[in-house]
Amino acid sequence: MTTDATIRDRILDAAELRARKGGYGGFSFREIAEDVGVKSSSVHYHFPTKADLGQELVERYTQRAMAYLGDAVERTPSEAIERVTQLFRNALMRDDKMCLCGLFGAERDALPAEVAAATAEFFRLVIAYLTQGLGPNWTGDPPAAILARLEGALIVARVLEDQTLFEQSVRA
Amino acid sequence: MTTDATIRDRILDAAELRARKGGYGGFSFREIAEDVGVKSSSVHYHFPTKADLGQELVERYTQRAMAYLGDAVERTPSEAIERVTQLFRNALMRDDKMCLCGLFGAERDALPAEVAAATAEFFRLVIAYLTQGLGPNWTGDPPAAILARLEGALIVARVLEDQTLFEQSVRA
DNA sequence: GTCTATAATTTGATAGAC
DNA sequence: GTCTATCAAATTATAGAC
Repeated sequence: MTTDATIRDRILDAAELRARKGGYGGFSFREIAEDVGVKSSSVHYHFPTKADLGQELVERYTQRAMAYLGDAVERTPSEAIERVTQLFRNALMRDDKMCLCGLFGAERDALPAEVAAATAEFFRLVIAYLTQGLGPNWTGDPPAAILARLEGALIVARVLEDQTLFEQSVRA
Repeated sequence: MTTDATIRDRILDAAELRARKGGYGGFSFREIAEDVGVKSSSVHYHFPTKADLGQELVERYTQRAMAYLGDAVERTPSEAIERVTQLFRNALMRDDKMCLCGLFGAERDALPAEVAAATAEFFRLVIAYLTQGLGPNWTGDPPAAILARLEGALIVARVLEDQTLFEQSVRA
């Protein structure tokens, strides 16, 4: 028996795809419903408001990202950096999409409070991962700087449609 | 006689303020019209479509940025970097807003083609400025990396509401 | 150049049948 | 849980008077 994705997950999948292209205003209940093959009222059944949907979207995205990063304790500094770098490289190369939280972060003044809060938590957790992975003797770029570089590198590479700019920005 | 801003400029001012908070979907003809004190049909008189408005918005933003940077030939490498850095610091500290093109860049998959093209031109021009200002003997971060760091630093500092993270990300 | 009026569409959201 | 039906509001955009 194959693991069937629940309707709920398929809604989140469709929403994530659209949100990573156009941001919080870039997806609507009706579009997502059509993507999934249900009616918009069914989407509202699972996620009463758009803020609910947005919040869960970011939380699932964050959980997946942290699961991909794994345990920072087990990494050397360069492994920790490479792991986070690969997370963002996947967004660019594999998904051809922005980082959901980078995009929401840029829009943060226009987000419902709970979505903005969930977005901030993503940044905090990635920074905490780097802080732990780099250890107390790290003298290179601080964790927030590494994260900033990666989010910015995604934007630059995608706007100029040149993936080598990502690698260029990432080598420090 | 004081220099009265034209209605056209005041429309662009209002649109820029809103676009730098919520992106391309974050401003509407009616909102801008109310900000300026006219009717939405008058906004359409000056900018027939939203894509027209978006494009001119980005072009004016780019012109102002390049005017602020001045002539790259007159700068040492560290002066060139500091000048670009100050451009972004102003967005954060003085305006408390995102860089318009950083936000539009993150949303680029959902932008009308002409707006996306104008946004790409901003990135090209800033990179060209840095390329010239740093000169052929520059061995530090490449221009695209410096720009990426600055756009990302804006996002991180704003999402976590900590301006020191901008300075932290900017010192390389 | 600005207005009134309006069109056509889309949006987030709800009520109630099944 | 999903549907039909509907709502009120907002959206981009246009026609035509002044």
